[in-house]
Amino acid sequence: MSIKDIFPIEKWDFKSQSILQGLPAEDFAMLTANQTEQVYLKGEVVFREGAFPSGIFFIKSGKVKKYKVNETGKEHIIYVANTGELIGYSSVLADDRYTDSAAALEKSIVSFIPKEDFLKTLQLSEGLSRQLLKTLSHEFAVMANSISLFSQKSVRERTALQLVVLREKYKTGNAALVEINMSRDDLASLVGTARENVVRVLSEFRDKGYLTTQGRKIIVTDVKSLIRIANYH
Amino acid sequence: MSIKDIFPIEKWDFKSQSILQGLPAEDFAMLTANQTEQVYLKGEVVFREGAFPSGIFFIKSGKVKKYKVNETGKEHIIYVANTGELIGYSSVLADDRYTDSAAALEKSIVSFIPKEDFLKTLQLSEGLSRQLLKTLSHEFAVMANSISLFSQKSVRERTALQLVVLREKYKTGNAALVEINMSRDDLASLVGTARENVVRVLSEFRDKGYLTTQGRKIIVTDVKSLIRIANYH
DNA sequence: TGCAAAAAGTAATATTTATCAATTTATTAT
DNA sequence: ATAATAAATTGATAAATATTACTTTTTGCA
Repeated sequence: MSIKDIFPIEKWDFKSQSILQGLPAEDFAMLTANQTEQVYLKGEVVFREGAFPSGIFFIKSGKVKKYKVNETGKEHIIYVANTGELIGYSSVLADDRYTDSAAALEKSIVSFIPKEDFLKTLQLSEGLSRQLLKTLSHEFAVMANSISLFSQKSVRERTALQLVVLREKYKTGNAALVEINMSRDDLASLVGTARENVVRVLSEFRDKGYLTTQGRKIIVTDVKSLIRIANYH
Repeated sequence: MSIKDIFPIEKWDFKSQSILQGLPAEDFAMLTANQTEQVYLKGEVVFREGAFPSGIFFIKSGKVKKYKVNETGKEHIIYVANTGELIGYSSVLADDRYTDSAAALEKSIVSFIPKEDFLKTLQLSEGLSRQLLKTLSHEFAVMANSISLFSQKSVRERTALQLVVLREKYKTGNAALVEINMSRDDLASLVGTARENVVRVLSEFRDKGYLTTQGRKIIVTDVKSLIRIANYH
């Protein structure tokens, strides 16, 4: 049984993988002609809010958090981008500065595609343009869901939901044992609350047998209960 | 002095007006060839979350709220679309059901453009495609700002901010006297809190001289103080 | 115009969430 | 392996927000 049968994971996932997947080989070659690859260690910043974009980024491996920092320096994670996803492109398309920052959540390999190549390919490739419209529209829907989440759900419900979503993102070969390896600070910043509150909710879930922890790692053992708490009927 | 000098209004406004404004006359004609006009009275639903889109909507006059309804029937307003804006198009582009509902906030004239005409024009018009990508990217940034707003600001700060934004949307000829004519329930649903809380904050702002009320109408008299409270430096 | 219904406003209280202050446990570098 | 450092956890309390119950005002309509 797939998660899709019991939880609408697509409401919380950007699916930007499909942007490049559907691209004709010729267009893909043009797009990636001048790409440069770089390794980002955990915590290293890929781009920063307010900077002028000089290109877009493709995550070859690893995970990257997209976040905003408020006046007091507190950060808030908007989205966790996974291997295969494209980031930074909407700022290039809007012809605006980056509207959020991006940093590696774990050691990640990211390739940089210059703005000029991206825009040139966009002009020549009918498919890229159509695919971008589709993906952006979907991302828009995901953001709307996130807003509802914040305005209508409690910290406990939001934590349950994010654990279900993160479990999908941290899946590797062995789907039965997914280790969510994320600091409590990052998790709190994703849920949108203080670290202490997330820790308390995790303790409750552990006591009830919905998950186990190994150091910082979280292993969800009862997804269905978490889905029920997140209130997705 | 314009509001833009003291407040980043573009962070909270979709600017979807520009989609049709920049369109060549020929493309515009193709797009609107089969449009049909309809009057929606206050509260009437334009489209409903979960329905399959059969087209897109252009607001000729009036204001339309975009909202989601949760399991308990409570509604949450995601965005207030104004005269000149296009709505419902991202669901058509994503090839998905409507991900939110839309209803008139006041008597509004809305024209319906069939999906087929929209998609046909999109295929033939280089400009429409580019403009949609730009606008969608901007809308995405607005949504990201909204998420931050919810996760990092108090009800008081959010109310102040929404009043500043609404004041711009309710501007007509006389910019000095802008009447925000919105029910407390809708305002609460936009701020993301209970009606009682919004009423309390409004009372405080009235006592401090930042606004006056005439029945349900709100007249902001001191925008700068509201901007300061909303914490935009 | 005046009456009924709906909406707005107020107050008291309950609940949730944030903050502060520790202690315990894990991780990293030597 | 061990010490030093960072992160996670727990508990107590403060602050913010939600809920309940009610009164007053406004609005729409007979």
